[in-house]
Amino acid sequence: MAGARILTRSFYQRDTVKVAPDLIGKHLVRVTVNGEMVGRIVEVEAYRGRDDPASHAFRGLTPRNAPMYGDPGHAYIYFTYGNHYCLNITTQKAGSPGAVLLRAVEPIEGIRLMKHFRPNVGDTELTSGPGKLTKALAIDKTLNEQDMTKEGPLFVTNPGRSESEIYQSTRIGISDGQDKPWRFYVNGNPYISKRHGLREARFLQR
DNA sequence: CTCTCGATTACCT
DNA sequence: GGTAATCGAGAGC
Repeated sequence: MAGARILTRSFYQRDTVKVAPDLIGKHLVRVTVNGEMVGRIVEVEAYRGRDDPASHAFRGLTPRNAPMYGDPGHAYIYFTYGNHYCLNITTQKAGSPGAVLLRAVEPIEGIRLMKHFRPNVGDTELTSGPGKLTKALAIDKTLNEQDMTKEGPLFVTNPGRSESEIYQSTRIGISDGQDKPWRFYVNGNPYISKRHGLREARFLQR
């Protein structure tokens, strides 16, 4: 049964920088009335709180970033650049802000449906960026604060296979916080976003 | 209330 | 490699 493999609250209730690489290789599942879509997570970034100048939570609690302060394992979805939604999964215990931005997935199931929501693009362009994947998977702010630790419209499962070639680098599209190498990705995967961070290196699991 | 600019993308040269 | 599109959050007055 699919429910048994869904990532639990305790998986997310840890240091964001530990959770982020552990999400690589997991399956993001999106259930809609039109069908189910599954993407393998191949690129993520960790964002924390007061110690992270790139984070929305750097300057404290606001209406937008409130999910980052809530219980772990929930969706934090924000709108940016007047066009795009970005999907994060909240981490760390309530009151301790953190979230992992999902930057790219590899389409696994429901590719026809993804192309319906994001027409006229090649396969590798379908979900190779934070705004691209939310459009392909029909994710917008109506799913903000959705609990992702149980079966429903949006959750994450463990497919059982471990991920080998995880690399890390600085994060993409930020101005502050470039000292922190908190972007994690599957090296060489054709579905990661094409732009590159600095300090690319193999991630050593501890 | 006004203003700036963004955890981006697509399309241009 | 450069930049327009597009709009809401949040900072500042």
